[in-house]
Amino acid sequence: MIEIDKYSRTPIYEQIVNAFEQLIASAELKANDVLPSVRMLSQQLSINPNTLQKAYAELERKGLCYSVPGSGRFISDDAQNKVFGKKGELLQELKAIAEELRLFKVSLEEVIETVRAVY
Amino acid sequence: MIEIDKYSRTPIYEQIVNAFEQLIASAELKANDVLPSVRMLSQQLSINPNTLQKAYAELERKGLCYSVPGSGRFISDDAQNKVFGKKGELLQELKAIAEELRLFKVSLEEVIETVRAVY
Amino acid sequence: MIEIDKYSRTPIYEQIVNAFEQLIASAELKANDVLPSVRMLSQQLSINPNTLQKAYAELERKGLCYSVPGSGRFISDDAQNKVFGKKGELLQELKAIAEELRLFKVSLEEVIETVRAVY
Amino acid sequence: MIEIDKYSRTPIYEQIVNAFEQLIASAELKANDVLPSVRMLSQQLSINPNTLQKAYAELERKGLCYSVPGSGRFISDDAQNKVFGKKGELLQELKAIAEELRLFKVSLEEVIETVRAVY
DNA sequence: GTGGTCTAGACCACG
DNA sequence: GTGGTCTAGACCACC
Repeated sequence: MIEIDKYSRTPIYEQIVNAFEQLIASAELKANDVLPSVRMLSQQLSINPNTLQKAYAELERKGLCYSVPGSGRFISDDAQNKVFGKKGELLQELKAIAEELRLFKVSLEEVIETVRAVY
Repeated sequence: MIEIDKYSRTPIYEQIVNAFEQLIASAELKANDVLPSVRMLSQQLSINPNTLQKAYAELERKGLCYSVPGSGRFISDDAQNKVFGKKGELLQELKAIAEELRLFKVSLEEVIETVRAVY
Repeated sequence: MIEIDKYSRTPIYEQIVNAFEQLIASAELKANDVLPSVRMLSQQLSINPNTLQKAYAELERKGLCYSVPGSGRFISDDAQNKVFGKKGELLQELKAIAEELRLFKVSLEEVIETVRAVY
Repeated sequence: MIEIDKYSRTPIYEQIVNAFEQLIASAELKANDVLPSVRMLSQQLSINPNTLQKAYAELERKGLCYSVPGSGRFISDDAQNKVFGKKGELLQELKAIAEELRLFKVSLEEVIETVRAVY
């Protein structure tokens, strides 16, 4: 369900946040779905529970989930709306990369072709 | 000539490496051109000489320049060839972003339009 | 475990790199063994943490170890294979010295005797 | 006659000193032979005259040559004797290399064979 | 003037 | 606790 690269430069907790945002975006996680418990998921991913805790706290801060003490943690009603705010950031990154590619004199055609290949 | 964002997440020394790679790619720096001295450029960018030293060491490691102690630092003969190896990495990044955008259900048209705007 | 000569012409960080390469070569350090932390070892050798950091970065660059930020630094799986590539370099140096000795009209017997004394 | 590697880690002036020591050792330069003038040789090697000056000063300091103002610079009578003092240093280096090779588990036979190939 | 190395000490993010 | 980065300032050898 979620894959972690321990050796990546992007922090583990951020990888987790990204993963959940994608799951929400692709509607694999819907409003009021329950998230895996910290203990279970941290064990399953063999990461430090503190790290997962931090990821969940971040998701909460972003309003993508809420916790019900003694019961669990659930996806917010408006999670999917909020997560699409990330679209802008991604497009921003896309522009940055495209800008660099232009400086490296890569043709527009080649760039578009590369993008099209993914879709 | 070079602009540094002190608060960026990417380390200063890496920003500098990228900047020089671009200057080489765009042929603003050619083989055997002399690079600005450590002291001068570090002062001009108001960063620590050590930080710049680290950036220059990295460029050297990549074979993009060579240093002649007591004399200066110069662009390698084959710097431009080497730097174009970076094109592949950038296209790789592009694919990763495009992949994410697809997961966020951004239409292919919108992505291409964004790219085209940069060129 | 490691000995540093502060006054040697070869930089401290390079002495450290060499020391670790030998420890790997002699299998005193094996794959996935943890390296001493920057703080601890720098204190023990009474050198600056930055200097040790530089040595460790070099080992990493050579693919002899990898770091997991917040966790530690570990010997690579294929470290021992890589380090044996150094054998060739050493034999190269040996030839250079022998060549010089020949120019100085040192007899082959004396050279061989000197070598044999070390083994 | 003399070859310089501008990019070597050993300083240029030291390369020159070494070169002359070898020429003396191999008797290509004998007592009272004249050395090339600073201006001529520095031009021929396309190095800075100051650098050559420093090399000559070093040779003089070692008693391998003497200068006669207005006339030139000449090899000392006992230059060849003195230069053979370097034999000890070279044997020292040889031992250091052999020691390292032993740590890298290179067999004595292979080491001796490598040495023999040079002679 | 140049590059190379080192020390001392600080701050940050991560686990 | 860990590694990563940065600053400030020093010293050296070399050209």
